[in-house]
Amino acid sequence: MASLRIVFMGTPDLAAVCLDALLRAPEFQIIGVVTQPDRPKGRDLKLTPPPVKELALKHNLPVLQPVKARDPQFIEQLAAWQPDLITVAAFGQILPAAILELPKFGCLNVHTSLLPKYRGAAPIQTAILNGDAETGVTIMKMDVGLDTGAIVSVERTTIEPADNAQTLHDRLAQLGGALLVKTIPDYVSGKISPQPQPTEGVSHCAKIKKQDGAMDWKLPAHALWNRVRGFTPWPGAFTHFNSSGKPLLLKLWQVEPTTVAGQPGEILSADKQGIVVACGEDALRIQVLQREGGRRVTAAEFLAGHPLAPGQRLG
RNA sequence: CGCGGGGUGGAGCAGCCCGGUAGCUCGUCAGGCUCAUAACCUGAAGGUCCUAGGUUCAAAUCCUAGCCCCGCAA
Repeated sequence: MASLRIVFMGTPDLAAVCLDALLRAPEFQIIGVVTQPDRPKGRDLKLTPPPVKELALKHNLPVLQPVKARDPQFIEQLAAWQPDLITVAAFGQILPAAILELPKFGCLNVHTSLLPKYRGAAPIQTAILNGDAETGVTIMKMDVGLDTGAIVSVERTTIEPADNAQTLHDRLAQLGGALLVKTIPDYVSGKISPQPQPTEGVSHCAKIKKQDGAMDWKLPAHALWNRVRGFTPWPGAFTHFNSSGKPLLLKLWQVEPTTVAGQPGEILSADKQGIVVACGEDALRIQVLQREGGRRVTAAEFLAGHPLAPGQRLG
């Protein structure tokens, strides 16, 4: 196993956790890392290296950052590393066949859903948005399709009511890393043979856009509850409060459904227990929120400085 | 130089534009009321108004620089 030359491809935190798991396992030899180019980030729009790059540099691993994965020059460089296996986790670009066929053992991908459900960009958030009871990570042998490769191994986890996209992300990242470490040896030795994905139950998830975080109070409370959880920490579920002229942006970080009724967007009560807002069906109790320029605060703290009265509206 | 909001007793905010006794909601402490309570009443403690300069008789407030937090944007 030590002679197996592994290249890791990935970009965000999720990928960094998986890479970290591989680096901690002494039986693997990571010979190089591929990630996306540094991107402008943060308040100054400073060029910031992706998490995977930072981790790779810490371990003195060579790093490639192709703008396009199908760039022939990049593929040449990658080929020069002579990888036996490429592991991919949230890399963010489609890999051309030339790369998929490069290593002797092909490319393994860690995908954070129970394939063939939720192929595509935002499987973690989508699972929460849809109110699924369960999700997981799937390791597949990549083919030219989008997340259509044969399944090598799967690990499941329950989505708890307390979960949001952040907590679920963190858990799936850990599971994914561990599963990768466990799966690679069995896959390489032929103990596991990849099984084609079922043709039943295929679904795709769309990329999440900023505007998706807008709260439509006409929706049922349960759906909005899922949105708040699914959009935490990004892009954040948000609404507006018209205090004095200018609408104030409010982000909602923690809410729970409750069974009272009223006009959608109407504040039904506001006290230490939270701010209860009527939805299209039932209502939501806001427990943790944040206004522009402010930090995250509990409803009680928020109310201490922003008196809200029943009858006022959010939206 | 991407745009913008903010740093005021322990918490969340007002006051700043139009300089002149530091205010609100809560928390804390003490007492009262109550069968009882995260309820109610009374009282008290607690603040270098981010930092450093400047203007002024006088700066939380105006000017300059710096540090920190946050929203937009990614």
